[in-house]
Amino acid sequence: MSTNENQPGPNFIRQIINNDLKNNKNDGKVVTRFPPEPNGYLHIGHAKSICLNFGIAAEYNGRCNLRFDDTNPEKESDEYVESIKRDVSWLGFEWSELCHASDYFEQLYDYAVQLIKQGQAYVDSLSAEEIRAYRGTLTEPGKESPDRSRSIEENLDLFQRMRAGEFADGQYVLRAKIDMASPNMNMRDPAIYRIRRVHHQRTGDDWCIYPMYDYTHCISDAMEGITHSLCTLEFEDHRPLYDWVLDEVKTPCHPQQIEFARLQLEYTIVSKRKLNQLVMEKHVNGWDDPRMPTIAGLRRAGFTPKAIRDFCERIGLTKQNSWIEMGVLEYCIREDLNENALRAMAVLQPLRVVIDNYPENQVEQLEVSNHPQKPEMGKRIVPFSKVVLIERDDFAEVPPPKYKRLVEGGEVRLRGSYVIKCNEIVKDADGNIVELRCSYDPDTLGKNPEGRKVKGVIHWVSEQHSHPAELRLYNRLFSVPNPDNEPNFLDVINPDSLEVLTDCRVEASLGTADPDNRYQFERTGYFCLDAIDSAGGKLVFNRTVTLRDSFEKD
RNA sequence: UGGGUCGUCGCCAAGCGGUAAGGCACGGGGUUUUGAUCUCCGCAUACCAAGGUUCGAAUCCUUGCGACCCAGCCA
Repeated sequence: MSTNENQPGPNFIRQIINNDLKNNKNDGKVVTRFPPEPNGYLHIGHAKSICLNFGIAAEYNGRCNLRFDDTNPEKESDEYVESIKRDVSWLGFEWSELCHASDYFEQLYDYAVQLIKQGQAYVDSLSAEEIRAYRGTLTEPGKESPDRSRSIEENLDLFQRMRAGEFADGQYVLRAKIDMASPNMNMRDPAIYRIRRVHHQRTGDDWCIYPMYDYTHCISDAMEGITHSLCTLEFEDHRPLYDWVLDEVKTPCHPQQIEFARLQLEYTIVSKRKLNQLVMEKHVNGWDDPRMPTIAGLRRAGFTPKAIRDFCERIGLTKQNSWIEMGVLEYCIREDLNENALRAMAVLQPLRVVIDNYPENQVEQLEVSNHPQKPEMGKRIVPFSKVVLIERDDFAEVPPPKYKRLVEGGEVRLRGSYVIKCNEIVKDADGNIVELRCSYDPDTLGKNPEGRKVKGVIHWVSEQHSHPAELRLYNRLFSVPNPDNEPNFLDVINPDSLEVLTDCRVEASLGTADPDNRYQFERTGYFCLDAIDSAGGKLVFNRTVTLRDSFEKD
């Protein structure tokens, strides 16, 4: 049993916080935030950040805000806002406050005016291309813009008129006056406001100028009293700017930005652009396609919040760029589902078995436990009759070495039922096996046969009592560990990422399967009812993950 | 080649000068009416490399080497 959720290991961020607490920094408070931009669906990489920020806050009796970093209305929408709130809640977290960077637009504007007054920001009329050219390169310093020496009065006037909508989009930009020769590109007079006549999902048309990330994020953190601003490694170079802004506008508090390595999971991509492309070009069936690494996709596939949280704790937290193997995620979901999923039987590719010595119209209501190790999970009734269906794979005319399922003349246990023996193979004109004629040993219900041992146990359903169902077998979406490395990631989409089986039969009890339940279809994997596509009485199950399989095949 | 960051087992990851935790994966044994679960055992004389300091170095110093990030009016 996992103790991970209860006894988290040490990591460098917890060490920093412990140290801050020891020195009574921030009056012993811990306040974090999860700051997504509402321009896409949350994915497994965000889950790492969510678990970190909300987890840290909970652990230290602190607070964690959900803050939408909504400073670029061109890409943002309310649909994303809603999906993000849903996903964070589903993962099991409650935000202390729901915030928006757009709530701070007025304050942000005032601080910008202050910077101008301090001679630390100026309105630049250079075009985007010119600014790029003036910025210099990684090894050469940049050149100062001619507008850098504009007077404070003129800057104030121009910035006020930018806000008033007197200029065209892109005509002017407000820049911080820092150092065009800085070896850190972010400090070469970064733009902090641009003119953009775009309708904002929250502020409507109130603004035609929008603040940039670097300027907005640190001030938003300060306004919320964030103590530890956790972000990913690529923002390391931005920290001097983060600190510069807060120092210069003189916010009442100064949060500490700490960077950690983002999650990289083998066989998946998390680029919003590419995820969007998969959806738009219909390589998958929507943002919640079970093959997607989105929270919505994982949810629809049958993943549990607990398993995802456990995963995020297990993978650790460092500043090292690293790749997590799929096996870790699979282990986490199997661990949870093994413990909590109800057992049931489903036959994916049915093979008819007629039990010749079983009475024609007899039906036995067998009682089978819902979990072999947890009697408290109860029992269910599984009807048994003369004709049952077994998995085609569980019979072999020419068995491979070590095969312990059904063979001609051999015996096998029908799980929770009797031992049967295969007496005859019935084939059609083309030589395909159409059914097996078997006999059962009436003295093997709930006990082992006398004088011989039957090693194999296979699953089955009663033909007349089972329900037809569609099973969707999902596999990894990509066939290489790092699709981002490919010239075109679409070329490495796994052609077998989805296998739809339409002739499956599931046991009687699954006729009333609950979409909130998780099931282990014994010997085949963990499944859940697809609530959306099962509407109208059809039974559609999604495979969350296979069972571990240590049977070595050649 | 300017700046920033990082190198401990196949993959993660502890370690913070006192003689290499743990997890996943993998290999093997046992239990089992799921080839599942459970359980037991094995799995780095060695920490990117080379020097140095020290009674003692993965931990300190020096010099190399390798990887990642940065030149959006994106976040």
